[in-house]
Amino acid sequence: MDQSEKLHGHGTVGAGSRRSDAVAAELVRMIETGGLQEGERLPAERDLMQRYGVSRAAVREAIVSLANRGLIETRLGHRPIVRKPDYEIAVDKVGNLVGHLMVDRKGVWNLFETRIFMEVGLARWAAKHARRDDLEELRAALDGNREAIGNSVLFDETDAAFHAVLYQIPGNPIYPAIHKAYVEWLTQHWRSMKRGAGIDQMNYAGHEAILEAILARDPDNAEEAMRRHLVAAWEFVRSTFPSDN
Amino acid sequence: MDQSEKLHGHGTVGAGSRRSDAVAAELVRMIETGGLQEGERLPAERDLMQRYGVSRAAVREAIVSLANRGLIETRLGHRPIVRKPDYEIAVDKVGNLVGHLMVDRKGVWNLFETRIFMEVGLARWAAKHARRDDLEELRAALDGNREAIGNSVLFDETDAAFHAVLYQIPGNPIYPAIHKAYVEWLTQHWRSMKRGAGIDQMNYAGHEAILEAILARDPDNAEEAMRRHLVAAWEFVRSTFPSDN
DNA sequence: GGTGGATTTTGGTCGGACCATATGGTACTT
DNA sequence: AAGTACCATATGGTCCGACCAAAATCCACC
Repeated sequence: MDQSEKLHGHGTVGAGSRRSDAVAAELVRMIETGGLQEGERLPAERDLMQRYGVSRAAVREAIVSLANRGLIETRLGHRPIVRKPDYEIAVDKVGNLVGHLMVDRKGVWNLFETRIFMEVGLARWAAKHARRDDLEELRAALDGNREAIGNSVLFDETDAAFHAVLYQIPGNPIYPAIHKAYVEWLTQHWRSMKRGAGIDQMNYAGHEAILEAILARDPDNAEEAMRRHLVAAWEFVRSTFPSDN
Repeated sequence: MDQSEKLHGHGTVGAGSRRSDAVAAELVRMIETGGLQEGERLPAERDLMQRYGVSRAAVREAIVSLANRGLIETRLGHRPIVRKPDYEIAVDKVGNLVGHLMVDRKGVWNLFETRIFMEVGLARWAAKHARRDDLEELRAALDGNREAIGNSVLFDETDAAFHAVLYQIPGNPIYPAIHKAYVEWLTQHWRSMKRGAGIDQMNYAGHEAILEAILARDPDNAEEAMRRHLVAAWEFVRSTFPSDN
């Protein structure tokens, strides 16, 4: 079966499909079936344009499309490079959209609520299934967090790191990707927030309570500690919204 | 402040940025700031090309980009329509990437495991917070499910509907979007799966046990019932994979 | 006032041309 | 001989003008 000659016609399209979409689909197929390996370079635009019998514009639009989906990486003067998307990239791409959904407080709350849901579940999981080295990592992260009290920027980092350990315990690469996304999306909403010194202490205490419950292998307490911690955090995010209707 | 004249130069770009990206960013800004309302039509390509002083190709690539992100909807011969993305579209977009990550059994398992995690949490939530009408909806969904036993396609529908109710109970629009995504992603992997009549009965029994635990306001039992149900379901998905390494 | 065809709009495509950047080879310098 | 500056080539990025096809609009006609 020829894969050229299939898209010919010079501007005369029977169906309502775009040429660039057809080219894009063809390229995707080639990537998925392994014709193009990870890291390999895509054929040149002038190459593809001849191979598929379409104009360069069509090829370019197809390439733009693939690039937007994260399947390839384009640099100027460079042939596009095939990038098999991992979970982080996938979540990243959607993040771009989620930004539009967080314009009002309701949108941010919806997202934050899913975070509470996730982390409550993770806390339960950790309490039930965490291995010894997971617990050690948690403790190390907590120590780092305590030492960062007072240093806002460093505290936020160690804060995120502590939560990150929880996302990593189940061993499913999707969870860390989700955590990364949460941090990116929600950070903008409290980065602008000035806070007193007591806040760090409160947050640290929250982390401590969570770890204690996990160490005690008590899912219910871990859940409750996590929920309290995050609800308190939300109160601050919430306060950054002007109209408190 | 002028928003034209800002992208001029005929092929002479100082930085390594694409013209189309600049145009795309400008359009996004216009949509976000409310300059273009939901449902409104984007200016014509020939309009934008004059307004921003770029070629039509650049405008088109920008439009392709926005369309890929789900911010606009393009039809042939029609001006693009602004579509404020909702959570479903956002999750949908990422779904098309996730498809590439489910080529092997490990990828599918990772995804399925997050589903177990989600639904276990949702079962707990329902047991703790479901209101009376939520419970009635669950029972109605379960009844529909029971009546569909034996009719494979209808059973799958009512099966999904039963789980959908759980996703909808917390009242956060993100959860139903996630459920929709799960159904779309995972369905392909068991649609091809032939099954005996006993399977429906087993799955229905699972749903029944879940609902009973929820009605009894017993989160632990609800969790356990849900986990058993989904782990059993996984055994079937798993069996569809040829190489059982 | 409704209806159907002609006109206008508008997206989709093409082809050729030029510019900007990255790469690699070559000739020149040291 | 080694290093460097420079030029040719490959390749992506952009522009222009044109044409086609589908949708939208207008208008004459009934």
